[in-house]
Amino acid sequence: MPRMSAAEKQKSHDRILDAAARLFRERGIEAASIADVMHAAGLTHGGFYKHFSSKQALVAEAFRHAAGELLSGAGAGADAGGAARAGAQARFIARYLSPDHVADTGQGCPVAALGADAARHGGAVQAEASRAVARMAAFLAPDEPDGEDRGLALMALLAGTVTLARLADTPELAARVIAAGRRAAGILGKEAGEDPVETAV
Amino acid sequence: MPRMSAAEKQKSHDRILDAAARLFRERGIEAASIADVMHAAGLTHGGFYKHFSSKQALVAEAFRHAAGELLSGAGAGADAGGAARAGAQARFIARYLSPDHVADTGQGCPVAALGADAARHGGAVQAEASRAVARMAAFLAPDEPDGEDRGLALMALLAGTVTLARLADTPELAARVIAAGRRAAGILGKEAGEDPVETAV
DNA sequence: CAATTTGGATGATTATTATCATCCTTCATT
DNA sequence: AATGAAGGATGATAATAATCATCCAAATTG
Repeated sequence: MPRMSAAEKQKSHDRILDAAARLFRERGIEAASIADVMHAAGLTHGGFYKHFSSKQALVAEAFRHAAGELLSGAGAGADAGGAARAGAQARFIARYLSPDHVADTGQGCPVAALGADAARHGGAVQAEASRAVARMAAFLAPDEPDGEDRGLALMALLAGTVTLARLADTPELAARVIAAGRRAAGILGKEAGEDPVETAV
Repeated sequence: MPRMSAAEKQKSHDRILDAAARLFRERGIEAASIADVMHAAGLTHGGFYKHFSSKQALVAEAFRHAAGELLSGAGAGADAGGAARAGAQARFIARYLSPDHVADTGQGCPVAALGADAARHGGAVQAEASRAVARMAAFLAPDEPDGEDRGLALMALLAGTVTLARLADTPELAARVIAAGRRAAGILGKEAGEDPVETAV
């Protein structure tokens, strides 16, 4: 229909990105088509290439978008040190290892939802995924000598726990997976000097 | 061409299953077509439905097949108790968290390669994945009161670590992820009374 | 206000897909 | 040897995919 202002175009762009980030996480990269994404954004498929050069480019941007939202959402106090930082980390972990996060794949962590897929896609998609992991691990890292590695292990535990919980056949198994993941995160945190999950409650 | 004996048909069936288990892990479920699988098994696409009722059925069986191979491969001493069991667990963990496993997606753990996909597919695929997780967690569980939950958390850490390592953009990051995962597995094991990774070396 | 630009829609194209119908060939059985 | 059963090949079908060419209408620019 219309030619829209630059601000309107940006709005369309953001709607496409939001829809893509949600659909890719919900259905997987291959199972969500460009037409699906555009329809979810309230547009038709043909205009897509006015916004993105290819589906791969969209996937990469959508991954970055999702990771950014996840980190900014829980990032209050992240830059601080000491107790404020530990509190932000604990809150992040508590929310990550929650039934809500397990149920809401479409709005959840893209690493848990698309990590294995991104590893196969290579190129820009894998690059964005790798960057997201590095940023999340840095956020989770305690103020310690080998804090970065501790953050990586924590990140692996979080993503793995949510993936297994989503896999679970029964709500009981899913709940047990989450509880076990929380306890393990507490142990890993305690070894680092404090217990992120317990102190969050 | 031929009409083959029952044993020959079983051979074809197994070849299809092997090829499927490998291709699905390597490329993902959607990206590996039935024609690809049959071609990799040395057959043409048309005969597929003489062996499996649908692609979903093949995926489910292939997942079970892959999980079975993984567990039987490292299962020597799994049924025993005490030191023999702990040794089998430690060897499993050491092999799981190795660069070889990270590199060889096609022969590796199906939970790490296809877990997120299986959660989305639902039905028989998810059921097989869930059963695989339960079996692997039971194998990893220490002889303790809350050993089962410990096994689940360990399984989550293992799968998450391999996924992140495969995601990693650079070999350096991948190596750091594996090292961090190994250390974390050691910590979780120590809390359970022993250190599975260290005692494996 | 006229001209140009450009988001977005419509529709085509080419490729690939899962699934199935049909046929051929050979093994097992009589 | 003749017959029937069935594994596998060939080819068709129908749906869906990503990508692109073309067109339309409005908004910005002059």
